[in-house]
Amino acid sequence: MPWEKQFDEDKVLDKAMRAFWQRGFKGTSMKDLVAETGLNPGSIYAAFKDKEHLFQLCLAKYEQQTTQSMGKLENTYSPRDAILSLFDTLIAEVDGGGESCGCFIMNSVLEARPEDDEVTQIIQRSLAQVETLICNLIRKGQEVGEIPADVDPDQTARLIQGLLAAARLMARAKRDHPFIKESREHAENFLS
Amino acid sequence: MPWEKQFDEDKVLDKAMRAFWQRGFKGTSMKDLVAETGLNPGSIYAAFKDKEHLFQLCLAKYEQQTTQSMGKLENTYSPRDAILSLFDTLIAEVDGGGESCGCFIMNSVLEARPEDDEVTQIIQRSLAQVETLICNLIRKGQEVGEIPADVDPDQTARLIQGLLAAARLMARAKRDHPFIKESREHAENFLS
DNA sequence: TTGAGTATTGAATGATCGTTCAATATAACG
DNA sequence: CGTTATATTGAACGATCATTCAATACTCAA
Repeated sequence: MPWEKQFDEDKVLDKAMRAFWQRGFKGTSMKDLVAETGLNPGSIYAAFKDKEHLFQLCLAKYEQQTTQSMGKLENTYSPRDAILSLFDTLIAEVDGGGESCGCFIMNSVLEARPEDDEVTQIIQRSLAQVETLICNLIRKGQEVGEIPADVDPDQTARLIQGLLAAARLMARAKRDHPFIKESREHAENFLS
Repeated sequence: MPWEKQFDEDKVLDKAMRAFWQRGFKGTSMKDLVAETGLNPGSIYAAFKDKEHLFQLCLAKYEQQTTQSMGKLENTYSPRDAILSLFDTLIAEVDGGGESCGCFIMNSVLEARPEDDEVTQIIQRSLAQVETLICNLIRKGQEVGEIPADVDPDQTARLIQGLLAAARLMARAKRDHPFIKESREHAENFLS
């Protein structure tokens, strides 16, 4: 019988994801992917069809990863703190000196052409999913009495999502932009 | 004596700007620029040095254009309405069905590599400039009594700028995303 | 009218892009 | 051990990339 794959498909996907995340689809060449995954071109094409499809897989993986890690927050923090921790993570990133490459999904928004249906769908699905997760956290916070009952969960979820997106964008433009830390304070205000 | 240029350098710059604005630096090939400006490769290189430099000129032109048009708002609207009109323009864009390509500067944030000093500088300068313009509008609004005196002009200016950036990002992801219109309402709240 | 000087032209350049494929290596089965 | 089936290899492909440059077109001063 055949020969088993020599590489861990998931680890390779992870390395490719990081590359696309940092430099985007067009900014990441097949040569880059070959260098960073350690695979040969042929192996990549055998395993992932082509660059476009590999990119979509990475985007989907990121979506899944994000959903998972937000689910974990729900178990380690109170609802309100879980939301604020999203900002804290970003703040810690920029304070740590490491380059923040923002949100892979949001980065892809600007690069994706409108006619690119597959990517557009993943993006819209991810946005909706994160919005829902935040919304549920707000609702839970309201049940616990941690968040005022008069805040509109849906609208506020979108506002938090928007603030976070903006903060990550600013972080990329200027690591120490005041808005990054201010965005957390704003979020705090919206939830009290 | 020599032969005068056959093309209007400023119009060509404008067409190139539109191309880079829509599709980004990497997404716009020299072939595209040749097609859309009507110039030949050689003429482009003679006039603008190379693609990178042309891009920087476009970015600078956009910065200047933005500053100018925001200056005009100051004369046609009250300070508070001038700020809100920034959101109205975006809302009108997406309602009109036309594709909104966001803010050229913000789009470039994600594509620019950190070591690209020239582009990074233009971006940071533009961000600071717009922030200042909004800040001044807020201060004027406070003098007129249109905006409460207890809002922090600097911090609120950054918040408005962030909201607008997020709204434009969302517009690109989903033309009818609720956040686009909500961002205007939020801005209204922050200014009352 | 002519010569000097510059703008324009667009084919050609080498580099890099994404992708393919014939050759080779490996592992399980008979 | 030999056969079979699949994985891996990496050189090579055509397309496209940004860029160049010799040839040509043009204007103006002389």
